Amino acid sequence: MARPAVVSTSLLALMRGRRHHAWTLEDLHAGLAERQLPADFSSVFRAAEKLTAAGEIRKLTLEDGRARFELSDAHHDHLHCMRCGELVPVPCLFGPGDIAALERKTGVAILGHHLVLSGICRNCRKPAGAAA
Amino acid sequence: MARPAVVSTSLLALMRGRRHHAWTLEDLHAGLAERQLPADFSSVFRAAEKLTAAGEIRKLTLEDGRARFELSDAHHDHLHCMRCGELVPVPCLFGPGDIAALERKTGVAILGHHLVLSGICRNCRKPAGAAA
DNA sequence: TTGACTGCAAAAGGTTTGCAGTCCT
DNA sequence: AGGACTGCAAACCTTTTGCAGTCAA
Repeated sequence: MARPAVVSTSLLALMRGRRHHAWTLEDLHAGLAERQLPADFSSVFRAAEKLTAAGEIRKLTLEDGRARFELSDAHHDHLHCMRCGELVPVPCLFGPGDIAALERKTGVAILGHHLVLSGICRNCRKPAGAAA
Repeated sequence: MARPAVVSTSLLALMRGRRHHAWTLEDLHAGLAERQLPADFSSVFRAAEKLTAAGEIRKLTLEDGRARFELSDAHHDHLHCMRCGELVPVPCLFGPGDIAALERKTGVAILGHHLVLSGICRNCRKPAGAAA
């Protein structure tokens, strides 16, 4: 080792601030700039890549083809809000039994899943004017 | 109208041949060439776009960021085989009750979902040598 | 003649990489 | 000195678009 990983550290701090649940590289890049910690886009990319490899964060790719990063907390699924575009966490619907049943029924082996619901998030359902 | 949509027609015929369940643009482009019906990549793109708009086929985007197209049959989910890379259809696990329960629990409104399971498909689980 | 359809070439949008310089240990 | 980290610029990959030519009604 030879140099503190400034960008990686800033990235984690930023994400823990939870302005978003899931961040695109662009979100992260802009977020650092706002915090007066500007970094090159490629540095953000590499830091995110490294944090992902280290298991600190997870990478997701949505239908829009753009990658998003979230802190590595417990497993959950997501709702992609059609109104505001946020990717909000929702509890996972599957129990081990559901997966096992599908494996039995179809003959495939299931090791993981990626579920994205489309709809309107709680915030956007609130009457206009109601903040938070 | 003024000209038969050759590429669109060929595309549907190709997909009905079911060499794959879900096709990338590249798959489609290569598939047409093999059938001696070469078409420009952009024409394939536009034909797929048009067929999607017409509801003949559906477009999906996977974690790898590449679009796939499948014939518009009944709703189902998919298993992305980690071995052969194929996207194989599996029956949907959700009943209306599951979705409603999640809506109640989280306060979001759910209009659709996109589920991709990761694992090994039936074919790849077969002992080596067993064809088909 | 008209307008949908096509091919070719280039733009766009996001992600990655090469390279050289920097900075702690 | 050594190696990890960073910025800048350019490459990459796939999807999209602009434009002019083509062909059947």
